[in-house]
Amino acid sequence: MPYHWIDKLNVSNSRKHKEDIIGQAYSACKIGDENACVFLECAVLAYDPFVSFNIKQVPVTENITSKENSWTSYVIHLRDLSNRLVTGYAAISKLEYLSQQYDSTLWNKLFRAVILKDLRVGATAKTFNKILKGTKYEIPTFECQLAQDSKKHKKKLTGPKILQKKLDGVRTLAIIRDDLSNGCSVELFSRNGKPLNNFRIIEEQMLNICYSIKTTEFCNADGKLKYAVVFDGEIMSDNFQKLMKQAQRKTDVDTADCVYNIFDIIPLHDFEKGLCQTVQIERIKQLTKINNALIDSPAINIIDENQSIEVDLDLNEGHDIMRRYMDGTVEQGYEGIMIKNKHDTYQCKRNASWLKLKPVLENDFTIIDVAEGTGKNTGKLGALVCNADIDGNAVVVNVGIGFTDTQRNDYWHNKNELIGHIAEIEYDSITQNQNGGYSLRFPRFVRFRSIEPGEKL
DNA sequence: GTCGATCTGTCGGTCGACATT
DNA sequence: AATGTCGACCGACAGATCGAC
Repeated sequence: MPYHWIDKLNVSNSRKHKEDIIGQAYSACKIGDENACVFLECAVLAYDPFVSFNIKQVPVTENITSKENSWTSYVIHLRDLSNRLVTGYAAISKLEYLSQQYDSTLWNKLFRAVILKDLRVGATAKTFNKILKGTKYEIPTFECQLAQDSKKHKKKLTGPKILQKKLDGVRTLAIIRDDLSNGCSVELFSRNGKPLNNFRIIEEQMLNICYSIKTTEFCNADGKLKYAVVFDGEIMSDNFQKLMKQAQRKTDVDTADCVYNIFDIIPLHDFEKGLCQTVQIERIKQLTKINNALIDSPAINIIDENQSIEVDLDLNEGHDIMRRYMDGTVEQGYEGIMIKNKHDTYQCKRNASWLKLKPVLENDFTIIDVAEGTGKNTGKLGALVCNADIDGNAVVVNVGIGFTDTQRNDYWHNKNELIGHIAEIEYDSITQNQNGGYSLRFPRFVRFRSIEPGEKL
């Protein structure tokens, strides 16, 4: 049965082991083992980020055996879910019926897990693709360069750096292609590769890039692009929540005030490969050239050399400049700063080439309730529910991050004694939702004020 | 043996789309 | 009209594995 491969993966936590099993499944599938092929197709369905099934209430069954276990029927129903041909109660009752048509072990371990988009085998798209890249079972991915937190990589704060403002918006990759009929075409994507379709003005003005780019090495003498180009940046509005109201909506879209702040440029073939050898400062210089030739395009802001600061963090002076830049930038209302390695390549992954630096806020909160966790935190603490008065605002927040496994266990087993205790909570900012309620952005637990570290409750 | 890179899994707020009450 | 579920965006942090030193 295909679920046997799930069992095999769970024999060990070792990633080498999981890679080995995935390789075995692929070999078995290649020589005609249908179960192995079904398992691999399930892995693709479960971890393809462009497929969602729009339902999480998937029934668990018991003691069903000796069913026909039709793969074809299963796939048809999955397609109906992902296309939203079956939704709401119709979807729930459809799954109620469907779950009865399969042996319980197969349904619970594999088919149900696929719909939940989580096989629970300690492997996701990255591990599967490590083995299955280039095969028909390669899982689609979309990756761009991501930053690490400078506070966790203090040793990396050395050498020549480029400082820029950290922009609080939606990360946006724009792919510019030569288009024989129109001159150029542009497509916008989120950092997860989901199309962004609500930014018509930005798309139109991105076409102006096609004229200005003629002054660069990206074009031939005839002004045609040598190859497709990816621009990397951040779409911004007045604030993050205002932007998010518009980014995904389907009707009454108003993104007239949105600006696409471009901070990087990569040839598409390099982007797809995951590596552009042109170093950061050279890429920024390419942006400067394009910016200098760009006709009036108010929805585009190119963060070129003029909006970048070079510092040497091997010198005290460099750290002083960085501190002042950070303070001034936050003062202006920005989220923080980006610290980029001057001579690093662009790699489509999270690494220390880009570091972020943001202020951390902290406040004491009173525990008013506790919430149980899920998955590996079942029977343990999931989150503390707590409140505080901050600047006269009643802030209520769930805090579910920052606990060790031991703390989750201890705190849950003494949950009644937690109520009323004071906890130190770190966060990025205070938020206010549309109902007027105050909460926190990125809350994390630091410690209890009223309990000594290590003290048993 | 230690450290850093990598990967997985857990948790947060907020918004709109969609379905149900 | 109000409520609940789901997926999208923004993430932070803990723990495990593995290879380099």
